[in-house]
Amino acid sequence: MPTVPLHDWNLAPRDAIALQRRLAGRVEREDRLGEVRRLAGVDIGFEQGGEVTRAAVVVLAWPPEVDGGFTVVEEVVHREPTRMPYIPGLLSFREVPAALAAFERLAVTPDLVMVDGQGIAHPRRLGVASHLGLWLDLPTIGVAKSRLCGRHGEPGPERGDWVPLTDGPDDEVIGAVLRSRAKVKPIFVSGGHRVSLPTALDWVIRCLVRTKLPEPTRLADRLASRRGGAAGAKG
DNA sequence: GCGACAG
DNA sequence: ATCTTGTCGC
Repeated sequence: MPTVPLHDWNLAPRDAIALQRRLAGRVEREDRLGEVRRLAGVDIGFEQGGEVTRAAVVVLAWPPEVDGGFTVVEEVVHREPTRMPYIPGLLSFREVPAALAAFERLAVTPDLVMVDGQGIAHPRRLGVASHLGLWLDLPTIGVAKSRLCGRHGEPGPERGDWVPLTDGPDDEVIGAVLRSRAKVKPIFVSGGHRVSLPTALDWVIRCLVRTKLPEPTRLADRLASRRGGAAGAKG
């Protein structure tokens, strides 16, 4: 068991921030992932005006089929009462509890996880993807649809074009702004835990299928938002 | 004091 | 995040 709790819900903002500062030091920015056979995507949605939190995890097989289609290995949806409001910078305290509950119900353990949100591209370098990765003790990548912090230029127009996302007085590179699809607003990719930026970008690009979001996150997004094309949404 | 601000 | 119809384009 970790000496310092990885999270403690019901913390006042200033205490949550202090905890993030301590945990940020535990996040690994160098690659430390084994062979990837199971890729997971995680996302959180809300129901009933935000009263209910809905966590969705989708596990895909890697590599995809010859026709480019990904095989869904497992899906889990977990619902529980929402415990905290959304506060920029403290997103993990609102979403991670439900995500953990969903992972506990997973029969298979993924080798790499893509999370909807920032990884280290966070004011204190502990976005939701990093926090979840620390807790799960698994490699994670942050895939966000918009910027939380940092500076960047405009990435080129072609799919795969990207520019670095920097922050702080020393221009630290905290992520990348990636054109995941032509003519579409770019996404923000960053290492979560145990994944370097080059590797994070590599995996995200390899999971793009004519869409703006990589398959793991796209499918989890669908499930969490209830749109899920299929039925059997547990929870 | 004034903006910015993942989902 | 969520509330929401039709509409433009590959």
